[in-house]
Amino acid sequence: MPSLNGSHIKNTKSLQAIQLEVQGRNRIALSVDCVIFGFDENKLKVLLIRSDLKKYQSKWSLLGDLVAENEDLEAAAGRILKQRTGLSDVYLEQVHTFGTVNRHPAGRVVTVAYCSLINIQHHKLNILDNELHWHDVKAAINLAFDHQQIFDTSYQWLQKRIQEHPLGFSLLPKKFSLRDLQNLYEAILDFKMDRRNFRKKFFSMDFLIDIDEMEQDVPHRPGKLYKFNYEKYEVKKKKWVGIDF
Amino acid sequence: MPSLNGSHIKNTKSLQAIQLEVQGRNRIALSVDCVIFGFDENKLKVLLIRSDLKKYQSKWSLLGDLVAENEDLEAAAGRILKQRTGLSDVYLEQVHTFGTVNRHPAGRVVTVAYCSLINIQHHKLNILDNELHWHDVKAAINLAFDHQQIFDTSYQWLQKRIQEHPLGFSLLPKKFSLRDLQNLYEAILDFKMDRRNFRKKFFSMDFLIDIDEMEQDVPHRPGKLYKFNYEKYEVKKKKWVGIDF
DNA sequence: AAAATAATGTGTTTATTTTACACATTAAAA
DNA sequence: TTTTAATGTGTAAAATAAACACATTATTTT
Repeated sequence: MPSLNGSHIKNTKSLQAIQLEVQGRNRIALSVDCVIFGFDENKLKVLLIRSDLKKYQSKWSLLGDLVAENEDLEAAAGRILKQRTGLSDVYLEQVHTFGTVNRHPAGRVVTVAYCSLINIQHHKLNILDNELHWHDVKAAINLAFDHQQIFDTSYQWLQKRIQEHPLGFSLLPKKFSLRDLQNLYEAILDFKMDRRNFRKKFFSMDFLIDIDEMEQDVPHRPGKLYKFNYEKYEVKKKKWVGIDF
Repeated sequence: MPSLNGSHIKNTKSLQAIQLEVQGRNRIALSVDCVIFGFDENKLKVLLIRSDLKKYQSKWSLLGDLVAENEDLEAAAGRILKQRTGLSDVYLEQVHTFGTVNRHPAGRVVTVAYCSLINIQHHKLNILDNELHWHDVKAAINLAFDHQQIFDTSYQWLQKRIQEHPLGFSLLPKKFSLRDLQNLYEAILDFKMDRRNFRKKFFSMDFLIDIDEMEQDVPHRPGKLYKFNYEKYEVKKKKWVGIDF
């Protein structure tokens, strides 16, 4: 029985023998798929592309590509993000790997799903030139391949993750009001929260910096603007055992 | 720019073209590595094998193997488990995928880590015949390849997961005392808990079946034995939004 | 200019959950 | 029979989460 890392049989394999196995057989196409979330008009959005495969014509799919042999997984995801949104240095995290044998019509392709959160105002993607489109997450249905499953998994992952880690700020402008923040949480979690308790909770965490500015051009009493204090968070989170964001 | 799922350029690719890419280039060896946890003598253990690669001689590594081209990822992990422990139908869950370009000395190998929890009494592995060994998790240091990182990630994953899902019961015999259960949680989380509050918490969840039996052959007053009510859990968990186990 | 509107900003009370803590009971061992 | 070492149970205090109402401010309308 072949074994990659070790063996329980007495004549163990040489590195060369393993190299032959690694290089010679059982090689599989590996891709990354990016679930790129954005937040616009108080709706959570996901960036999709129209699939160009006939079988999946008129279906939407996630943005993905094959991983090159000399490319790290996260680098591949970053490359796709840069290519499609023009953005680098964005929030990017691995969610799950999908490897069912027949998941892709072009053959065996195992794909690693990455979740990315971007500020939709920052990016300059040429939506008019191509077949990219920001979908409301509620409209992200009937996707191509197994991308529905990948998307659903990623969205659930996001819903859970945002309650424990401060990643949501990546979806907002640097300066935001507490109403913006609450709208974001309500959009992601899909339920309404009490405004007073929401504010209380975030103030008690003490990671918001009051920048002493007010909203501009709003058709009502302007709210104060805040920034998220990443430095403080980085220091504090190390001391926590169970993060309860 | 090649694209697996879709394209923003006008002349989109045919399925054939993509098939060629998938089959012809960029293929990568894919493995699974199993982090197999057990619980014995009130210690959390992990099953490791002595690495047979010279560079990593005397280092321990996780149990892993290449994924066959026609094999699902989870099936590959199940195969390794069956092969090494004789067990099937065990708790098995994907944790993370590790794909740094130079992580393995035999060439580019991307590996998907799976976490498995088994009842250490049930298995019949031939530890004497081979180089398998149950390590105390605190002694799982200095592993081969990037297996330290994989193990650390998996152990942290387990610590978090066990606080939200009832997977720990896979590590115990079918019938267990509350003391067993608490010992398990304390071993995994690495801190002591209040016995009364621990019991109260589990009773209030109402997933333990009192089977009206007592411990046997213990050198003190025997405690009651319980089973975990998987059926009830399966029904209830679907109604929960945020599981707080 | 005044009134109406629609949002922001704030505190208290209640309920729930978590934590801290002590003693009687039981079976085995001495 | 006594000692020992565990099981089994309840209550009070503290912390957290949930429910809830009104004054304030800037804009818009009249």
